[in-house]
Amino acid sequence: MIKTEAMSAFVAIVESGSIVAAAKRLRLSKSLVSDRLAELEKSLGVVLLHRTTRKLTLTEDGAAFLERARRIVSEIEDAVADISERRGTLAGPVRIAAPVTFSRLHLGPALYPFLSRHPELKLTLEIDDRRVDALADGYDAVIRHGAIADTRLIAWKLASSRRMLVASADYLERHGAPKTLEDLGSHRGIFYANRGVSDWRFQTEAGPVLVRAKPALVVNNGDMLRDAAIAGLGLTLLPAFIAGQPIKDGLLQVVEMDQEPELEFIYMAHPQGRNASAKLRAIADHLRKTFGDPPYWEA
Amino acid sequence: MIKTEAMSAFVAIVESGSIVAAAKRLRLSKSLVSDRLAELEKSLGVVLLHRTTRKLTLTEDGAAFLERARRIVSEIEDAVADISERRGTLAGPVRIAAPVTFSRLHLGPALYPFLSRHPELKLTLEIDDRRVDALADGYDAVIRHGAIADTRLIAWKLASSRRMLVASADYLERHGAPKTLEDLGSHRGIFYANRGVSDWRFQTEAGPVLVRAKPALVVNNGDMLRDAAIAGLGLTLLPAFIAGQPIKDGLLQVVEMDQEPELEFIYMAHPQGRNASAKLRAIADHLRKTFGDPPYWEA
DNA sequence: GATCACTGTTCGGCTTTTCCGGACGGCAGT
DNA sequence: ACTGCCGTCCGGAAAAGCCGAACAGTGATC
Repeated sequence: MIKTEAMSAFVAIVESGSIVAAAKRLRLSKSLVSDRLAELEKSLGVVLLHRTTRKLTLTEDGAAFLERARRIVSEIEDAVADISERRGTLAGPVRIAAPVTFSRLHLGPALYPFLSRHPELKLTLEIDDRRVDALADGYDAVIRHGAIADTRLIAWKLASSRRMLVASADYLERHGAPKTLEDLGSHRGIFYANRGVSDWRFQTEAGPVLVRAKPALVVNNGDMLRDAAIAGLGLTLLPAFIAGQPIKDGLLQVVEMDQEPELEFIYMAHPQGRNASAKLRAIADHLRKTFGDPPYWEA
Repeated sequence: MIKTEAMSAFVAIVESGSIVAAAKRLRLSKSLVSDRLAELEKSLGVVLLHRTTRKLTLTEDGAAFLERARRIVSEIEDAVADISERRGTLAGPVRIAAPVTFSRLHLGPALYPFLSRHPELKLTLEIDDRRVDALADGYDAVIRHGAIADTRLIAWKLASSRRMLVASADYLERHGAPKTLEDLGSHRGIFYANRGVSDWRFQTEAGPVLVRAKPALVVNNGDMLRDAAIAGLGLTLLPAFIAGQPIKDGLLQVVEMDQEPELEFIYMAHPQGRNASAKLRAIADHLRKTFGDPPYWEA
């Protein structure tokens, strides 16, 4: 009999366009994925994919089988999801990617009691600020701060995220506090960058505007952003979940302007239909409840 | 991921009512079937079947999963059948059960050229007059002479089968030839029996009637039926496919009566939906064509 | 009411499959 | 010609598949 692994390998290969991409998504070695495809073709007695090392193209048989295989795979996923639903307890593996600073400060503390309440849940957290490709890299979900471009994913809001312009008391004393967006041009700024530098976006009556200060530092890590601001390097735009504590401790001061920074959200995104499991929903619900609205770090 | 073998084992267990029956149908050891079920339950984290050594009962989860598993399994079968269809050549295993005498005289000779034309076909013929249970014993099809009682099977007619009352010239000389059904009561008869003795059924205006002669011999083998008639033991009712040659050779004579024996058919029956494959259809088509209508042995 | 036939599970063992990393050969674009 | 990738092939180690036999529990039977 034909195996489910072989079918899901086949649809993964077709959907991701190559064997190595499918292997990455499925977290298997490419040799295994190649073998599975070969085995499937052998047991069907048909060539599914015509392979030139540079490109894969479906044969007619392959296209016909793809349709059926896709439905079968998704029905299998539905079936196990249904059973998981019926069984009260959450169990099994979940892989989530999340950004560094938010995870350390809020995601982890929110998750730990949830995990000890569900001992059969096997959560793998991949902490990395790089924008991972949830689908290609085989994550069940990614948590991100800010909009998610990938239209193949569906995104759930976990919490709103107010951002605030901050600086050390020392810096403001030396350079004065800006009052308007125009003032910012003469200040030094500390910018977060991941792929390309991110500008500061403010809300105005005429819609959002981008403004910049003279870059004193560009860095791809939220903790260092905060630390640099505390060290008096310049202004920076920090989410409340980072800035909250140092403000309370008197290490940073909020700079009140005539305009508010644009509102952001923290999202959880997952591949469409792909196992939007009870597990994931429970985790999202728990996080929403724990964070609150407005989130506790903005209170 | 959940395996197809496990799902098909599960539906086989439910449908056949026990693990050993399922093992027989799937031609696997009962220990393996038991293991598969256990593994499936473990990977779903749910009890599918509540087991008391004497009886299996579906749990609610089991009933819910059964529905889905059944559909999945049948869709998988459809998918491979579809691919087999598209691929011109017939390939893979087929298991057919067939009766002894018919197989030796006609089925085998009809099949051999077909098999050499399809070298990738792996046919297993189980020659046995016992009425096997196609579904429970895991046959793809059974070939039978006469009606098939099992309503779970769907039956295709392969050929009509005229039967004739015959005896040796010697016997008829000694006892005279019967002319009417009433005459038969004073004759000796040779009967075919498999489970219980089979009567002779004749066609009349008032519908079919059962008649019997005094049993000289009851035997469950067509060849011996013929041989006993040739030896002059009595009258017997033989299908034309058996009686044809000895009549031609002058070893048996047809006894013409006022009524005709009931018409029978040779059937090929297979479990509903279960892989009513291109293979099976091709075999049936070939047999129908080879036998002809009326079949060559009645010409 | 003990026996008996039959069920499902467990165990030891052998074989086959699974799975990976690394090596290999082929394809396109610099 | 060189250089990235890509898909396949190739050991070898780990895991599973698979079976027969032995075991333990259940109902029906004598």
